[in-house]
Amino acid sequence: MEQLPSSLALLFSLSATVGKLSKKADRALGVHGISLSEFMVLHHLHYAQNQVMSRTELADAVNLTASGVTRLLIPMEKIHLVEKEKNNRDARVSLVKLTFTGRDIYKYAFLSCKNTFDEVVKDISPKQLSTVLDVLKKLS
Amino acid sequence: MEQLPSSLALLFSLSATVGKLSKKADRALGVHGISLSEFMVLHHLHYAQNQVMSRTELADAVNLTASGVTRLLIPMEKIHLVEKEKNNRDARVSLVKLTFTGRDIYKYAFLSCKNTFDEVVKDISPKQLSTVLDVLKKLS
DNA sequence: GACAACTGCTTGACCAATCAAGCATATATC
DNA sequence: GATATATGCTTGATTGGTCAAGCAGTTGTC
Repeated sequence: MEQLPSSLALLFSLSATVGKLSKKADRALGVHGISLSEFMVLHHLHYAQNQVMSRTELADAVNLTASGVTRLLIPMEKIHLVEKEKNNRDARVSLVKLTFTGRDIYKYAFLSCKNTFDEVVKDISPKQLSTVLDVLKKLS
Repeated sequence: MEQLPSSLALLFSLSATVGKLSKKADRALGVHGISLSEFMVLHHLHYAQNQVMSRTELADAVNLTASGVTRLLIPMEKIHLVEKEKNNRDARVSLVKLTFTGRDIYKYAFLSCKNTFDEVVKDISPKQLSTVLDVLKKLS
């Protein structure tokens, strides 16, 4: 079709693929009433020490700005997936803690998402998959 | 860090990587006064028959909705990167044509973008790169 | 040739995220 | 211990996109 240098082909392909896969993830997660970003928040909290993180750590983890995180968490606090907690050592930081409800929703959402994406990668060999993961790591 | 199934690791990695690379592209392209989406529009037009495409073709190519394309093109028409053209066979379709200015900007923008991304992929072997491109194609 | 159904595009309302600015707190320097 | 600088977070304004609805034009069917 076009003689595109592979570095740019990579950029184009990546953004097309992510567009499609995020939509797929959103559909899978919509059943549980959460978006992909919200799922990623739950995920990182789930594996954090005491299931608590600061908002900046979270911003890093989900690749959002601090203000993005603030706004993402507002509805999540409202429906009690996460709750605020103070940091006694530093009054500037506002910690985010996974609630029991949040943990529950995470588990079910995780399964839906895993099923969906296991299906997505079923024609990719483990070796190829691990190459891709390696390369993505280098690119980040 | 976490025992994440590789299908989900792929999703997370992809979205992190794309987030970072799009920002990088936007910075590189900002010099030329255009965004990554606008660059992609110019690119697809450049390689189209007569440098003309319909808005729905464009929407497909850049992975946007029809309305997204309508809105993206408004400023591009204003600064004369592209222009409207009628389709005599079908009065519903509004064709988009690359102008000389648009073609010029595309060429310079292309070089900036290529330099940036050649640098990005310099530590990835051609073989790995082609595996990644293959896999991305399968995923789309 | 009229009518139904479909297609291409635009518009209004909305949403998710950004950026720049600001506030509160912490830390370092003198 | 006062002052400057840096950090964590929130807010208002803006951007870039979606979705649902609608309009204009086209196609198929009777």
